[in-house]
Amino acid sequence: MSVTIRDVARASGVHISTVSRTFSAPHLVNSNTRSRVLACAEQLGYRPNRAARALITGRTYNIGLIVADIANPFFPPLIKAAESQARKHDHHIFVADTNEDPAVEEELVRALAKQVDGVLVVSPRMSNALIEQLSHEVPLAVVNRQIAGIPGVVMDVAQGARLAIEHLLSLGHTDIALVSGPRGSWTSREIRRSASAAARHKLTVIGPNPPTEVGGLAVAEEVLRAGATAVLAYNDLMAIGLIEGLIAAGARVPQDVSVVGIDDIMLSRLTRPKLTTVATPTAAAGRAAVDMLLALGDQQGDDRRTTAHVHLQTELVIRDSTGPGPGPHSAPGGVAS
Amino acid sequence: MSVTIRDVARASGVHISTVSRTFSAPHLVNSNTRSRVLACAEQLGYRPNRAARALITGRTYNIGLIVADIANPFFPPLIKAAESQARKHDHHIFVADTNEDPAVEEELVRALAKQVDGVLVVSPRMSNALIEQLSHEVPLAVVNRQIAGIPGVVMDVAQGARLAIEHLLSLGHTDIALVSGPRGSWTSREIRRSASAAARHKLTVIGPNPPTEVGGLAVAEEVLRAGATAVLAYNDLMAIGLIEGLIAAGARVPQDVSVVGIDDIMLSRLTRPKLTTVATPTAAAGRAAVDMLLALGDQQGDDRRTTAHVHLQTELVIRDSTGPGPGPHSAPGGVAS
DNA sequence: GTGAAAGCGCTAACAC
DNA sequence: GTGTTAGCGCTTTCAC
Repeated sequence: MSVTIRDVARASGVHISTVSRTFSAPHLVNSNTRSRVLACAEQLGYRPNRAARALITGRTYNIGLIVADIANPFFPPLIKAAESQARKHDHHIFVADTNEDPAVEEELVRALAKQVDGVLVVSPRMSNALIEQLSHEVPLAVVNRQIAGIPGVVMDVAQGARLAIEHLLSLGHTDIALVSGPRGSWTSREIRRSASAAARHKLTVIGPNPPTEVGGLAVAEEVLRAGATAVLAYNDLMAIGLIEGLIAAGARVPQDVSVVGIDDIMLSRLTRPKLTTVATPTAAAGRAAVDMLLALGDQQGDDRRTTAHVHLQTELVIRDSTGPGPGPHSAPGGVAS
Repeated sequence: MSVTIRDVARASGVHISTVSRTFSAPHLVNSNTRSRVLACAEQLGYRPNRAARALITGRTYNIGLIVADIANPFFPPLIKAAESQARKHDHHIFVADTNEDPAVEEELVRALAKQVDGVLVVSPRMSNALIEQLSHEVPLAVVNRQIAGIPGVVMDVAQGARLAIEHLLSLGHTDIALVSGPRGSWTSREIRRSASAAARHKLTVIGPNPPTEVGGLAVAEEVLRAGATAVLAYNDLMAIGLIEGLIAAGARVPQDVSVVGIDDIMLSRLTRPKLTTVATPTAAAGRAAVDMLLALGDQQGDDRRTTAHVHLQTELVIRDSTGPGPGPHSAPGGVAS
């Protein structure tokens, strides 16, 4: 039904292998022949069948991108950047959604393995050991997880969390809550580790929670019960949900409770109060991860070089959801200075 | 490198064709043999190579999804629903982003054609004629465009736009502006057509514009210059940008200008003022479109049945960005009743 | 119910 | 520089 290499060969009066070479190794073909073949191909609307080609070469020119939740606003900019970068290198991308389920992650990696040159797993929920194992079945890179021997790009949320906590401390907050993310999230553990280290006072950890608006909303009461005057949330979506919940419960943000998110998704500039948050470079991460994956494929068979790791800086963006806390200077009966 | 049908055949002491049948036509194989083969396959970690299979059967179990902008919040819920529905039918999906460029759309459809069972083009920007032509090269369905002979699902934005305009009229607005969307958008034309018909008074059309927050922000001045007291925007993102622009220009929303969006993206509930908008069922559209595409593939070779069209209802969601206009009842010097 | 053989569209030695 | 041949992993006649 579709036009094949054979049709082009017939039309241009050469053998199919010459047509093949015209497309896969043009320099090996006489320039006259080449233009004739090209002309015929063009006219017939011939397009090489990549799947057939891959059967021989082993290169599919596809990559797999596995994310926890396409509709979570954190991911689309990353997906877009990855797709764009992939296409720059003439690759197409499969996108798959795991719904935060580690079992689905594993299944998807295996299901895609044969059709791709590599798989990118973003914010994986599965264990390091499993990732390690899967990386033997298919070239694999990871975003938001640091694993020895597995190429990956991480955003430095530890640094970001530290900045966020320091910001809250400097505002005079002493009772800080950390609303953590989903079980299995490396990012969530990093945030917790770093925030705990940075908080000189009490740090109440609430979680794990689903990384969604609803997840944030659901813990509002608990935050208030804990007596926290400031909160660092696992991501912006949760922070926004939390703010909704706090307001619904009668608390004002930031007058009664300060809230900091992480990611700086588009939403964060647009909600009221505008969210103070830690900006993570998601588009850059998507691009870097694709580059990494493609590089992995190129060094085929080499004695494995030192696996690359990319570390991206994060940045605190102070907006309107954080304000002064009941610190030493504002204690009841304090001196007006 | 990878385990093939041949390895399984060797391990289970049968011919490769028996292994093949075990996976593609299990009923043709003796149940004892079958379980033996299955056991060996399992143990070796065998997975059929879909690309190789497709070479013969013509079915890839992949579908292509082409959208204008992955990072535009309108699309992710649709992509997620489509992916989920596709996977229910054991299909994987390629996602590609055209950056609103019709030429890229065309190129992507052709580039993906050989690797998929069908392509879904969402909110296409290319011409009907081109879509028609492409549909001969690969099974194709369309979202947000009505074309005779091409299966598609549309959201009834005409109905939505009418409801929105009627809502504004009932609030007493007489000078209404329509901020239209990108050139080539069927949805934008539909909205314009329907809004024009519904508006009994002046309707100032501003556009075409890029369907983004910036696109909305950019026309704020023009809206004010036009003297409009109410605006219907092509989508929520533009409406939100527009509101930002209006506020920056010193106008209050909804006191001075009412704004209605279209789509009801997640953001719309979270910005302040909360956006009045026309809710479009994007997830349902994604699912329906995938079903349609898969059905297309199944009726292979049939004398083409009447092509299906799905029409999804929309709904006006009244929130806080619309309010009373300077209608008859609120004219200066009017009677306090 | 199973094996043998041909072939999907293409590439990659190898001759000439 | 081009044709010949084998074969990637798999399905699908066709015998038996």
